[in-house]
Amino acid sequence: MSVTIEDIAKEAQVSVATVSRVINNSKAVSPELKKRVNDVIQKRNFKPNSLARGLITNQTNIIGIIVPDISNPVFGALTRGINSFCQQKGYTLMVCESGGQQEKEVELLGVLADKKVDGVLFAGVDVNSALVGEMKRQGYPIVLVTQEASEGEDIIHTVTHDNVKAVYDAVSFLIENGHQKIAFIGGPENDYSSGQKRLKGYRLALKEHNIEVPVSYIEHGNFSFDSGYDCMRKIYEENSALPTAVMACNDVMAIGAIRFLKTAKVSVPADISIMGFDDLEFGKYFSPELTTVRISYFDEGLKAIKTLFKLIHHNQQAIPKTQFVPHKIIRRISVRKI
Amino acid sequence: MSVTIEDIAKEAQVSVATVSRVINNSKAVSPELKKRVNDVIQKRNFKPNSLARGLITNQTNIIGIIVPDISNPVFGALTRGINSFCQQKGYTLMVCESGGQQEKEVELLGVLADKKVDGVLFAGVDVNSALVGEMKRQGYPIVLVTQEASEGEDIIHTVTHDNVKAVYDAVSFLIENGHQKIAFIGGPENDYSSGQKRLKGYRLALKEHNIEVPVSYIEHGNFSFDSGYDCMRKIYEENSALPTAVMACNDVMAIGAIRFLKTAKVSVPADISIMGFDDLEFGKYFSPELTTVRISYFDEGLKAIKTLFKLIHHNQQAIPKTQFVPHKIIRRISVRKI
DNA sequence: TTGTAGGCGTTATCAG
DNA sequence: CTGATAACGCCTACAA
Repeated sequence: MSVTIEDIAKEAQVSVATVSRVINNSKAVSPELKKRVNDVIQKRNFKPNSLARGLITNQTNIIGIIVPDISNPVFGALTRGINSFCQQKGYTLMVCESGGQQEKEVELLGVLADKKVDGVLFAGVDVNSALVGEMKRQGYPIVLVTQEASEGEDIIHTVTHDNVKAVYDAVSFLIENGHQKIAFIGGPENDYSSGQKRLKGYRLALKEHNIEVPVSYIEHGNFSFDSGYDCMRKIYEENSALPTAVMACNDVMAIGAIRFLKTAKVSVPADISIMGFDDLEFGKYFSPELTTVRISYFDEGLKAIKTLFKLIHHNQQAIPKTQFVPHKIIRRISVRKI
Repeated sequence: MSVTIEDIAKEAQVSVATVSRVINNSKAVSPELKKRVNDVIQKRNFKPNSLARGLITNQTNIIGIIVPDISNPVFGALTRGINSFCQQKGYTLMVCESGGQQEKEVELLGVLADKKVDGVLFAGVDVNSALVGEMKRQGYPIVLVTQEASEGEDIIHTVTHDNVKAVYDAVSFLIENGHQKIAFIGGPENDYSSGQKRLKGYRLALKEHNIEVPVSYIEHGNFSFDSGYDCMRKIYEENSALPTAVMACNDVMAIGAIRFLKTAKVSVPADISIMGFDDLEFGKYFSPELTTVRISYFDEGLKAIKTLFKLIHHNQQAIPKTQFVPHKIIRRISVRKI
């Protein structure tokens, strides 16, 4: 058994209440008693039991986070951003993985409630009404990161990046560089933020420049290398008029696409330019180095946790329902001017 | 306030003890009462407060893990392996990042004690006597993952891969493929497991084949792309007799090395073969695809958490102090036979 | 098989 | 400023 507040009180010859006060700095305690208590605490290496404490204060200093897959660099960076803030605030992070499965997500929402976390950060794929309902009935504040709710975007606080605008900017960049025949390798169609929204940004940019494109220019992958490869292959095979540029909706698919082109003896960027998305670290290790749109997932995590803290501490100032972290086009080699 | 065991008891017209019994299946309860209680629990969506429970049972079903950086794919995979097991056992994971700083590591060890975790998994860099001492004085079981303690390897249970043997095998593989002039790009010299041990494996293999190598063939990086690049540059510049192969101690440095060689117009693998270490996912996306030694960090995490569970539950069977996860040479393109 | 009551380690509310 | 003492929500002897 570890040492309790009572042991300290006894040894310092004061009441437990006094000990509690010096621990929490909650009320004035005479300097001499304070010193006496602190000395004993020091000596006995006393640490208050956070369970007992949580039981009564109703807060645990634990933040929960639900991500599809922690080994995915995107969520790794996100988590690191979150953690950096938590650590400095004396909070600790409970990480849960959903595998992207909705029922698992629901379950985890409950698990975190069990653990009495003070709040949770949720990074899912499709935040639909079922999920939103589940979130509402938990007792804790929650903020979405990385994607907005498909079921009405003003229901839950969310921190993400502007997917429409980001892809719009990326495609505009391609257009500015002389490209007109621009193909698109997107995410799953049921992925609200990273799928549908990015497609929307693509369409918007084309429309604005009165560019029309055959349907065979648009393919949907699942963000994996292989799917990028396959999508590129389809585009290649189904179009006699090849595109001069491809907007791939993440770096991994972009690299898969480049790989296919390499096997097809199509040179990047000489023949076809490729634009990625995310700006993962290894994008610049490749050759050709990947031109891409950078999303700082670290910053996104940071902003999300800050928002969650405001919610937790009932910060008065109005908190916008959805906040964006800026994106940025990173010019490297895989896109060229024509 | 959420619903308590007392509310349930009242509504089901039984005592709290009975409710507790059906929750925990701890003692026989007549079927009818059981049903009545369960119905109410269901209806009221009751979840026992894990703080209160932990306070008395002295266990939280929380496992702590300390890693240098969660956004590093190696620790991401490790964590995923750990989490996969925890989830199925109803445990939850608390992730802490140390940034590789020793004082932070010590602090985190304490934080996790505060949180009353049932055990912790520790992935550090240099587990020296100070750290070991700190570990011993915490109340929880602990197992090292990824590297052994530099301060005596039989002090703390550890699950890792055999760094000496792995590099020994990799270098032997190079030798079998006709290479004799083999350079080495290693980790930091103060890194016990991933630095010193891998170097040892390299030396062992060379010695066994009576191969001597100039000191200028050996460089120490820090596992980053840039350091791989720099080390390769030094080797290139300081040796008129270039090596025909280089053993890089992780994939990222291997890729950095390849990048340098590309700028120096040295072809891989035609002129120089490169061997990596880790087998990160993106190693096979590169060209040339990386030949490397695969360590399954997922499996390593899994084995570590299983070991920790044995410790936690005082499993009788003897648990070996240090366990290895197998490694495997993955033949791809970056190494060729000469 | 069921219920009563004490206690886990803190904090918070009162008096003093 | 300090000290009893009642919660917090649950588990577990002990009794019935």
